[in-house]
Amino acid sequence: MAKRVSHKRSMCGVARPLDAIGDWWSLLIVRDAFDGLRRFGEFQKSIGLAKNILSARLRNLVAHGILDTVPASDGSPYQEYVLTAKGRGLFLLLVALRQWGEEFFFEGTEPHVELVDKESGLPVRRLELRAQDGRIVGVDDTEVRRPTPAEQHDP
Amino acid sequence: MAKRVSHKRSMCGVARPLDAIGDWWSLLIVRDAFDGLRRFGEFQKSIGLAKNILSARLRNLVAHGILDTVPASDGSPYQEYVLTAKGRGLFLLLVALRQWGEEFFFEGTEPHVELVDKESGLPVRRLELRAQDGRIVGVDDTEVRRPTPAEQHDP
DNA sequence: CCGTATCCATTCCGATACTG
DNA sequence: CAGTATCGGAATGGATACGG
Repeated sequence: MAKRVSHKRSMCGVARPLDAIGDWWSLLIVRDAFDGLRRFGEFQKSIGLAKNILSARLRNLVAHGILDTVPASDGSPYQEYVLTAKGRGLFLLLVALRQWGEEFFFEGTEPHVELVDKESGLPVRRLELRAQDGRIVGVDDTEVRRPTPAEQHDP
Repeated sequence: MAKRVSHKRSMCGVARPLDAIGDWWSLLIVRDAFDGLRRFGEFQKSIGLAKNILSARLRNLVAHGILDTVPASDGSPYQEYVLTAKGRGLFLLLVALRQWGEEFFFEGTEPHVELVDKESGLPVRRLELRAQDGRIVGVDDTEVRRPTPAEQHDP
């Protein structure tokens, strides 16, 4: 999980978060948390991974401040796992992943889960990236700027 | 890499793509590809992983149609790795990851790489998710709708 | 310079058993 | 139901050596 090469010090906003959510299961857990799942057993049933693994992943997500444990909502003497503000910040990332997945991993006819606007019940639009002046920008309209000209890439 | 639990048949757009880019290194490779890197050695120097691992990851990305190999640009008898349309479709996902990372993994004063609009040179805005009518919607304004009421969650 | 093949240590994951 | 502990098989990742 935490790889030997620590990207903690990388100046790239892409590299650093990968310690927290770079592994396979964590994003699925977070997705389920967005779906309203809170209990250990709920996650386990939904994702279908071994309990010890789930335990480790949950602990990791809590350690990274993405989930938080709260005492209980019903009377159970157990814990529930809820998204923190940092965790909720992953919303757009999940949307981006979902939209990419839907575009390239599903046949046109194939039924799939859909993210809809509660108010209208209609599917949301595609994510938009805009410049300061409001223009929608794509890959070729942007570039990456490094803070100091001394740095090559990541190191 | 491809886990025993195949999510290939999941109806969730989040789960399926994880076979392709769910691992730690792939996203960094794709990020570098967006940065213009094309050669084996460039990726290796930038990311700093063992050659056999890089080889496997590149092969996996090619197999998933995210990268493609092209003969050469200079005279070298080797290959170069370029993003396919599917790969370029990951742009917004990288942006989402980057913005989340910048928000929660960097101190305010800490310098970091920045994505800027080429035309103005100014940083891009935060990603926006809009409903059909143009309203910007967040987590609480949306919900997930499943294609048939028969399905519980993923299986 | 590009990539494959091999070896070895570490980690991951699933199954199971166990405690509260 | 909610976890922890342990065990064994599988896969990962790094280093290195090797061939085109």
